[in-house]
Amino acid sequence: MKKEKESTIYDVARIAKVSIATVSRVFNKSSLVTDRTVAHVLEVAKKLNFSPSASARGLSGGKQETIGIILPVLYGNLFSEFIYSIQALAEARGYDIVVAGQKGSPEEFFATVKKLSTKIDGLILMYHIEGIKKEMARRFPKLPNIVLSRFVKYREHVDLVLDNFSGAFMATEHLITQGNRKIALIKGEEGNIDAIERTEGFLSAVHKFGIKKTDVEILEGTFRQISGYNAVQELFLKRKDISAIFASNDAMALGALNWMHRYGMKIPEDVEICGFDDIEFAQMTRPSLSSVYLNTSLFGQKAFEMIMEMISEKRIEDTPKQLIIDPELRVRESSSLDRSK
Amino acid sequence: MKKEKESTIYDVARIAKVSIATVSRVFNKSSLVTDRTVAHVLEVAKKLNFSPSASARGLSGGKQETIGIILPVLYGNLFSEFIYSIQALAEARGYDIVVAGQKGSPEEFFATVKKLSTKIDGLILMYHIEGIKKEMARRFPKLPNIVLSRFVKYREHVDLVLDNFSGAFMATEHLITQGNRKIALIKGEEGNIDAIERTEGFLSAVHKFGIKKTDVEILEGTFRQISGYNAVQELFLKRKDISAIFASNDAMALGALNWMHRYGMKIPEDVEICGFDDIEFAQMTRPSLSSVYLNTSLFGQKAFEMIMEMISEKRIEDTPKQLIIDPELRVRESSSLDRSK
DNA sequence: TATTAAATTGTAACCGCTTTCAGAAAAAAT
DNA sequence: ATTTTTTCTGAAAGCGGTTACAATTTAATA
Repeated sequence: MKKEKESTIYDVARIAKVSIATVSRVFNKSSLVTDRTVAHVLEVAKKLNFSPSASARGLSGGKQETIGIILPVLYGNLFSEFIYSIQALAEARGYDIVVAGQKGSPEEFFATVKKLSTKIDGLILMYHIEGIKKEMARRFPKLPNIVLSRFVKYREHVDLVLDNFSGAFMATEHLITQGNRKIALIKGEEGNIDAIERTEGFLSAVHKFGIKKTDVEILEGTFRQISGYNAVQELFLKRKDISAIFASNDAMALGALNWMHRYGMKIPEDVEICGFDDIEFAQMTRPSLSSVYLNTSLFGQKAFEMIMEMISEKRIEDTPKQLIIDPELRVRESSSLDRSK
Repeated sequence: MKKEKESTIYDVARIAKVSIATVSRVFNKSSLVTDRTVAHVLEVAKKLNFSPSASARGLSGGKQETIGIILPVLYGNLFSEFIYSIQALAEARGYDIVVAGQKGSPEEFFATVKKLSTKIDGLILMYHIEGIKKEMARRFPKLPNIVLSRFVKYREHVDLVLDNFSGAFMATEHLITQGNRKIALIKGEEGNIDAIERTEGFLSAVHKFGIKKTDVEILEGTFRQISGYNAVQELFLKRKDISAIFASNDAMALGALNWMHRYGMKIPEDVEICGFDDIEFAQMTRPSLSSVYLNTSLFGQKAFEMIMEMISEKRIEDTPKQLIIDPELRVRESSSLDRSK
């Protein structure tokens, strides 16, 4: 059980009786090496268990074969699905993924980027400030970047948005066109950007259809199931005329459903409800839950394609691409009252 | 809006009128530099927006300040919570995280590690083969590593296990000691290691308490909610004497609950049920769902602490540490039939 | 076959930082 | 004030690649 030493390009060159330049070319798929040489070098390299040093490559101006991802929170479904979809593609192209959390202030944020920038070829980030693309280009003129958002309001400033707002708008519009004129919103966590955007989508729809202020009830929530439960409890204690509820996520919608079941309300007969996220459980509840689906995998794929293109073209843009991924409303039993009966 | 160039240690040295060695020392918190010099260099560095090149550092034998994580699937709750907990700690210590998926064959796996190894200081991995620690030490004598498992059976081969088996054992034992002598298992996804381990935990408990083979029913499942639904349907079509069910995860338990509700069965009066994972919804269902909780965050924290210790001590072990994180049974309404009444 | 063009391969100069070793400066001792 | 220590700083040699440019080999043309 001999200890294998880390072999370098020099070892490979020496054993293969070629120059290090040749070895380097082989590992970079340079076209100007004979097939015979390539085969030979590869063989030796394999025998020596050689793998080029990422550091050395990076240093000498080469690529890092790594892309960075900075998201607001490295947690939950967005994070999980997003990373998953990107990682699969990245791996196929020999790239690694480094993830970082995002700090509050711009200075902290840019410091994080600065530090990361020396080990990546490109960065996918989500950070909301005006003119983020320009600022990135100014501060990191050599670093390809793709700016993400879930906030369609920022569409002009970012490359890719997974449209939260429209999802909420569609859900609300759907509830209204089902015939409901008195409607409630269960908000998401205070300060959370998704929560804000979904609230705006709701309000926008409510406004578009001219629902009266007094027919709209806004309830606080935290995105957690229990807060949906508490919210409807409070709601129906206060008034009983609300016939439709839009919950800012499915967890809260289920919490709400739960309370209504417990107190004998019929869904969708008494109240129609629609959630957001389309989690797996949404299909299994009784009644099944209408929800808005955001294609996070596609979001990841697009982001990756875009960053790879920027990297390969070595063209750092400071004008956002402004691509939008639309949400999808999935209507199920909880909001399908057939009023014609 | 001038373009800022990437400044190097030479620029800082020149402007600060010191040598690059001094600048290097300042950035490495070397004790042998005067406070005055440190302050001065830092000031210049800040003005130049200097940040040491990770590549150059790595190359010259220094640290990468990056740790790698290789998990079976970069998806779902384990991944999400695990990465989240580690990342928070890592960031506080100035480390970045690079994630990679795990391939099937050992050779593919080791190739992945090989490639990653040049850009990390240490690796946290989950991969099940005999003597993995020894093999890692042999192949990567310079790379600190922490081997993870959720399979307590492998405890002797790995550093840290989040004990799946015992969780299933505890849940089953609980159901049995509640007085149930006829019990069913809903298995997880075929081939999935967690599924296997949980099945073994169940069988082990059933065996310990001498439940008769004919009083045990094993049902197929996929970890998805619908499969739990289908499983109980099949079960009760076949026989009606089963009084307790252990579902290999909460999603399936909820699916099962759903079917039983629909067909008028009372939980826990007619059937007691216990799930696994303790997802948030477990507390909110009616009845609330008993479940097994695995502290994934703690798992991450421990793994990180361990790898950091190995890195700082520069001691690559080939003997596993064998630390086990115990599961926690959380009994709720779904398995709390008070039989004394 | 000699000559020239094209295809390969080798040489050597970086890339930006760490670190050993030696020299200079400051502090302590005589 | 001079010598001896102790501290701090600088010079220079790598670390392991990439790549422009030179050298060499092979193919093409006369």
